[in-house]
Amino acid sequence: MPELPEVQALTERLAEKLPGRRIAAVKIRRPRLVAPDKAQAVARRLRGAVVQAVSRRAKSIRIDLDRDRVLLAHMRMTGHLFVKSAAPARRESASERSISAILALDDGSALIFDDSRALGTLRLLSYREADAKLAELGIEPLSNQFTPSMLFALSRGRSSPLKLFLLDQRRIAGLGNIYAAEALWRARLDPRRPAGAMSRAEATRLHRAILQVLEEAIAAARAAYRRAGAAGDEADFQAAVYQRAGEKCTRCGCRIQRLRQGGRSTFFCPGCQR
DNA sequence: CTGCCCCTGTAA
DNA sequence: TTACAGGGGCAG
Repeated sequence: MPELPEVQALTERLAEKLPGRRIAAVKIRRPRLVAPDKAQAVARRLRGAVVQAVSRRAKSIRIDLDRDRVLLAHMRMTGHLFVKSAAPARRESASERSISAILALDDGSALIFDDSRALGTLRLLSYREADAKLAELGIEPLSNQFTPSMLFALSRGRSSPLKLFLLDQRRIAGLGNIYAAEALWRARLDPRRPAGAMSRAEATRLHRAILQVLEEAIAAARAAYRRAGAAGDEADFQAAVYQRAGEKCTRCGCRIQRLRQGGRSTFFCPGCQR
């Protein structure tokens, strides 16, 4: 499931291919992708648009077009966005069933939004609308504004558990279930502890852990793209706790546990996460 | 704040 | 055959 690192690698890839391309034809196969009842209008408004730039904000991909049009893509759980080259399609490509949209480009290639669970979104907005939407998100963990002091300050007065604090996109934007759990393991912090109870030293540890996890995962996602040219998911990232309930912690040997927080599973080591 | 919903492939 | 996975939006 694409979190910030996978979206970053994907954005870099799209930024190499899309700028300058004109959208020649649009097929929205799953109307809810863009908005209920708006698929026709969106398709019409997209035709002829020229890509200016591609960037990432949290887990969203922003595709700036000309004439005050912006595409905001969110992959959610299973979304994949990729450019299919003009070369004759190889038969092995995934079933058409899961393809949500096809944007044919002027060089014969196509931007494909594939999404087996169909939870992803692709919104067509004005620049102002896109800016407003993205402004609701919190700090970018890879920006230089994200410092140990900033993380400490953000956590003050928060009674919610650390794990949920890290998942709250209005404070820190881009961490999902996997890397939140991994960062807490690296920082040796119990996901159940109230965020506001972190000491300054612990916040510093957590800050470092978040950056390490994200940077490793970005490197893994880039490598996956270079190798396969397609997937780029978290497969290459070696998770220490995520989906490893019952296995032994590589740091202390205790059994990794799973629990539910905010309706989602959290994996952690009760031995060394305090 | 909590919890339901969206959606469908996969695991039990 | 059913339960479950989960990010984000929104109702309560």
